[in-house]
Amino acid sequence: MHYQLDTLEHDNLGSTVYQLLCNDLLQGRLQPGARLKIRELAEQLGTSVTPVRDAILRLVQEQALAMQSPRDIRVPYMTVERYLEIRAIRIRLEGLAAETAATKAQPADITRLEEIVARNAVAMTAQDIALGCALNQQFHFALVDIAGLPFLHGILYRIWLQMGPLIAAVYQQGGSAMLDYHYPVMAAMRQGDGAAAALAIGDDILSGGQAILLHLQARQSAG
Amino acid sequence: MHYQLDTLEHDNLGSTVYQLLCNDLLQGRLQPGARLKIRELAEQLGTSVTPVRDAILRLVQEQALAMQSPRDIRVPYMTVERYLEIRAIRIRLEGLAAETAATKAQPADITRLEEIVARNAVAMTAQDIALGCALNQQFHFALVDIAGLPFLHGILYRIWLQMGPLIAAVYQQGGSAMLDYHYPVMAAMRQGDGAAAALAIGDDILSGGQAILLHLQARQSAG
DNA sequence: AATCAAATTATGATGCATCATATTTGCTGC
DNA sequence: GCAGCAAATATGATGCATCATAATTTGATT
Repeated sequence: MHYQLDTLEHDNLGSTVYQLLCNDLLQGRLQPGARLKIRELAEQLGTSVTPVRDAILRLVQEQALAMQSPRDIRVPYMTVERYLEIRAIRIRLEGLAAETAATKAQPADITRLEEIVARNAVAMTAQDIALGCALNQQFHFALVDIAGLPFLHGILYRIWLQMGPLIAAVYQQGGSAMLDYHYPVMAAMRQGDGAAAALAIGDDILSGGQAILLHLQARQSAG
Repeated sequence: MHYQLDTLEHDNLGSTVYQLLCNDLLQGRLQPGARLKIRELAEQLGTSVTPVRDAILRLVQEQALAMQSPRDIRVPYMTVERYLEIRAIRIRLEGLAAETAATKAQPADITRLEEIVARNAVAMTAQDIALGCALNQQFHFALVDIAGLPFLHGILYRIWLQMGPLIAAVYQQGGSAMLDYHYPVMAAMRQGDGAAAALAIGDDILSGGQAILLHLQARQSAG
């Protein structure tokens, strides 16, 4: 894994490292069980340990990373119980986002969503799983942005941070029913039907995530 | 404000300082607009700046504190827009908690809730606003715990962290309709009626929080 | 060759020195 | 007396030395 800090510019180094690690989690470059070492990362990034420690502590706090023992920082494994809880929360929160977005969407917003869906369809036929995952995520967060709920965006971002390693791990094994459930959402959005949009995004989370749940249950019963 | 670290024991100093600052926010000892200085806090606590910096960065990240300029860390003011967004999120999430809690509550759980409500009634008649706020918070989080949703607990804790300074500021001016709306929640809990519990907690958040919204609107129009 | 203990190494925690810069203070000259 | 610039101060950011301890290696003993 290679990094380069020069291009990105943020308020402070710690935030930059934080963003880098977030992207690694969301895009599956950090797999569940992977261990992170502060000094090692600092050397790779060409900084001191301080900003790296800042970033890692922030991720540990929001449980995107876990300190198994005081000296052992790892990407945590998802449990079935945790996934079910996260799923219930997502249905409520992303339902709120979809409902609000449907009632506030401008034509330009609809167009933007359609573009994401269209590009996702292309990625699926091209078997580009990584791009498909990224566009799936873009779709969900576009709804939050159209709804104009920045605080909700932050909450959901932290939730997705925990699902990132899992989703990447599952979908690299094949599943691709990620896109189908977005079409009913689009239909509801075009009609400005908030209740229908909320139901559709709930169905996406439940049905589209079925593969994830099966994967977790298989792993947990196997050990 | 005086602190003492000796009694509490955590995994590391940064977490201890974090918890102290959280309590200060939740109990209104840190008012909106208050400025925090790393060195000053470190001296008060008898530690170096490192753990204090850790704690403050964590709070800044979750927006319980805000860095207005690179050298200026303050307790942020709530805006009306932000409060309305948080309120909508709370109705969804605390509704989920109440619904789940109502279907899972054991007799001992009901008793525990009744005790909190009873002590809150005593605090109200005694005009003890601080205790009333604390018990109000305990009631809401007891629902989450009874529901057995630890991940949701973390999300809601961070949300309450942002409301803490505001609630304390409003209720110190008098309002005390904080408790009335808990009785319908209790009624639904006793009947194991999840849907009714969710509606009742939503009503508590909307109606019980009316004073907060009025306070914010008055401040925002005044400047 | 196996085992256990001592030494070494690895690693996060903590403290602190220094830097860069924003703010405040104070002096100089008009 | 006031405008404006300079020095001093304050403060978060960064780097790094050191500490405590857990993991690993090594080596002596049986």
